[in-house]
Amino acid sequence: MQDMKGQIQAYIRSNDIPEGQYDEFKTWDLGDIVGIKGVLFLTKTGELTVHAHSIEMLTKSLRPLPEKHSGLVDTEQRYRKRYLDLITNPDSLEIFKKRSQIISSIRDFFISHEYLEVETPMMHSILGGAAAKPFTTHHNALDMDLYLRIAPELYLKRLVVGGMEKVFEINRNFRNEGLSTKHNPEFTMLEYYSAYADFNDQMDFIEELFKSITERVLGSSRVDKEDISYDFSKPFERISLKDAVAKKLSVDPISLDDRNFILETSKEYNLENIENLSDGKILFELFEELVEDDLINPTFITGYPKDVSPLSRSSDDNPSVVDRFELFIGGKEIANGFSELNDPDDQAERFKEQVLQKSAGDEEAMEFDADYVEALEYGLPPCAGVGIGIDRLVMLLTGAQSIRDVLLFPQMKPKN
RNA sequence: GGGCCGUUAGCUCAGUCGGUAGAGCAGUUCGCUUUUAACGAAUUGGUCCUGCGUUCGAGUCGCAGACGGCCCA
Repeated sequence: MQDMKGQIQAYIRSNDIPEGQYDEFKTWDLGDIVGIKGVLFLTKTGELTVHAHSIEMLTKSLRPLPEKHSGLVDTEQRYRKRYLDLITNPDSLEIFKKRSQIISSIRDFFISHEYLEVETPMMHSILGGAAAKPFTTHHNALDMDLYLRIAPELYLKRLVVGGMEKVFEINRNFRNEGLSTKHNPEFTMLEYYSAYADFNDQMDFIEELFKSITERVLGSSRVDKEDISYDFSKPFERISLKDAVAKKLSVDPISLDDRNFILETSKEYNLENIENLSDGKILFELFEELVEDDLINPTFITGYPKDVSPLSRSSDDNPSVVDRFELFIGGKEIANGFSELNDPDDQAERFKEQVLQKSAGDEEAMEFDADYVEALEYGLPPCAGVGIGIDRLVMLLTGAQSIRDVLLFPQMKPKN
């Protein structure tokens, strides 16, 4: 017999249970849900066993369960019929137990740091908060199109304007992109904002958060995988995007200020359609092409170009970059955070730029959110926020190779 | 979107050169009653993913499609 906590053996002897029950027992099949009352004893070999005094069928299983030795192996069936995967594959159940523990430890961490958990709209009339293609839906009574949200960011910052100085939300985002081992159209995001903090504070805070989660969920701040291990008790490396690219190319970072140099370098690495991009965007593309996959140990990349960061505060010592970071672990982007842009005029300009890009054909550009700009006019305190992809975090901490292995019901095309 | 691979019994998988479709487990029947992957014996079970084609004959060869996996964009 097995339940969520494990397995135990029952010893059923016809003379020890009420008349007639043994005949009924003979009809039991693998997968039936049954109740057994009795006393515990140890067999000769030390196996804990229930000596049954009475037995009862609770739910009859009409279909045969997958064979129990090899379990359900077929990947497609495991995703389509997750219930069978959970019954037969203990490793799979274990991942989802861990996922639950990770999320509850995150929740506890934020609540113990005086954050308020909030829920903001999933249906947006204006597209914003991230660079992504949306899903569109329609509200009949209002007769208006709505987007499934691509990010909660602009609503959470409205709450900070309203005096909720520390807020967090763990909820679904929807992005209309292709599927892969790292992408599912709906995925879970943690976003949090803290007034009177900047992006440096948030990097420190993330280090604390990761230490806390791993210690609680894994019992150690070390994560050991097949060929690599991470130590979350140590500070993460911090390096600017430009320095990281320069280091990879073995050149002086100053040479990356030369447009001709970065254009030529990009062509060497077969980047296409870059002639009309800004210097910042080209540098960003070079980073994605050259550096990202190499960032195995936890690394904060800072100094993002302004024009790939329309919601971030400009850096005081270099107006072409913003006070932003992304955290990479195992070659994957795990977190994205920045000091928030709280100047309404600057924000309005950046939205205008986004609208231009959208009309120039950029399907991932944001729309002008006048209501958000108005909120900023009332005053957003200096603040910094972070987004962390929960599914990728679970992958990292469980060693799962595909996002579908950490989603109970990954998106699948219907058969027929 | 492109490339490669896969789809055979409820599950896990074989299937040779194109010649009557197989095993283990599950199920069923009988026997057995203290375990650690399922005790022993017998037995049932097929839209070989779909369609078209080649052939005397297709699970096997060809073409198209569906779904899935991995990689790339």
